[in-house]
Amino acid sequence: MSEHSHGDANLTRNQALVLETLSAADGSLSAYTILDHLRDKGFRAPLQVYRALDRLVELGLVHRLETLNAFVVCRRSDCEGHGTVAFTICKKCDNVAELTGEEIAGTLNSVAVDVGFALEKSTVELRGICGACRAG
Amino acid sequence: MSEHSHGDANLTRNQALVLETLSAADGSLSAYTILDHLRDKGFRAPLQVYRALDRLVELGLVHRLETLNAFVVCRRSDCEGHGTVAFTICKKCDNVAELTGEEIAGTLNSVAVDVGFALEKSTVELRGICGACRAG
DNA sequence: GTGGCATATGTTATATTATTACACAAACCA
DNA sequence: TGGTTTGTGTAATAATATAACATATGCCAC
Repeated sequence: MSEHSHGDANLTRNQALVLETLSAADGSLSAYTILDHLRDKGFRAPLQVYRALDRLVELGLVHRLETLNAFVVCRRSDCEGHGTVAFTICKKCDNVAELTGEEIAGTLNSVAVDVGFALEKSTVELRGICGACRAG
Repeated sequence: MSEHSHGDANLTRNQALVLETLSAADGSLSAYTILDHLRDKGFRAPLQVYRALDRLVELGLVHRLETLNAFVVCRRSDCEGHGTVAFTICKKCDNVAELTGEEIAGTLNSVAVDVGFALEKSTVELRGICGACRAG
């Protein structure tokens, strides 16, 4: 059985290591940062990280942040299989949060339909200051 | 006076050359592709392109596509000063279109407010198949 | 089991994208 | 004139990502 809520039971060793590294991290990590974290576990080449990340992203356990060229673990309980996701990325503390409402997905879909575009994948990343940083 | 609708009168030579290259292009171009196009105009180093692009993006004449690490010229008439922009990017023909409605910006703003996030910049890029490719 | 296949891995090399650092030149203006 | 800002040119390097190839491992049909 898995010790995580994410069902990483079927993950390979490399995939599990990368997922653990991302889970332990505060915010997002670049592939090369992950590589550095895993050198003492035997990782030697970027490809080991990228291959694991590819699979984890495919499974929905990890998301790629295009504006940062970095990766975050999915913090949602039902992370497998959810479709459109938006992220907030704090400029001050680097915190990354997932926005889950249907509003964004709905709006994007409706706008896409309006222009005759067959939408397959949305990338939505919002830069700004998070609530905690604004308050603190 | 400018020969373009974009008011590139105040652009430097390098900026104008980069903008012309992007304007002449079908879809988006990477910085290094632009560099190759401009070698016979004297361009020798990536930095010449990146510096021009930085300024053009700042002016709103060019947009950066995060999912492609590439750049497109802004096709809107009022391209200077418009805020949130969303793009559709066709997987088949690589066509890039700007979505201009207020709906997306409105939704993103309202969702950000809901979670206490001070939104500064939105990145919205939609991958799929454009109308022309679906029809053809 | 054995052979074949799909999947995962390890490793080297390389491609692609972006920035740092430093020297020089032109425009502007006090 | 001198100083400042802005742009430029160039070389070097950093950061991100993939290609190519060899080997291993698990699975399943036979």
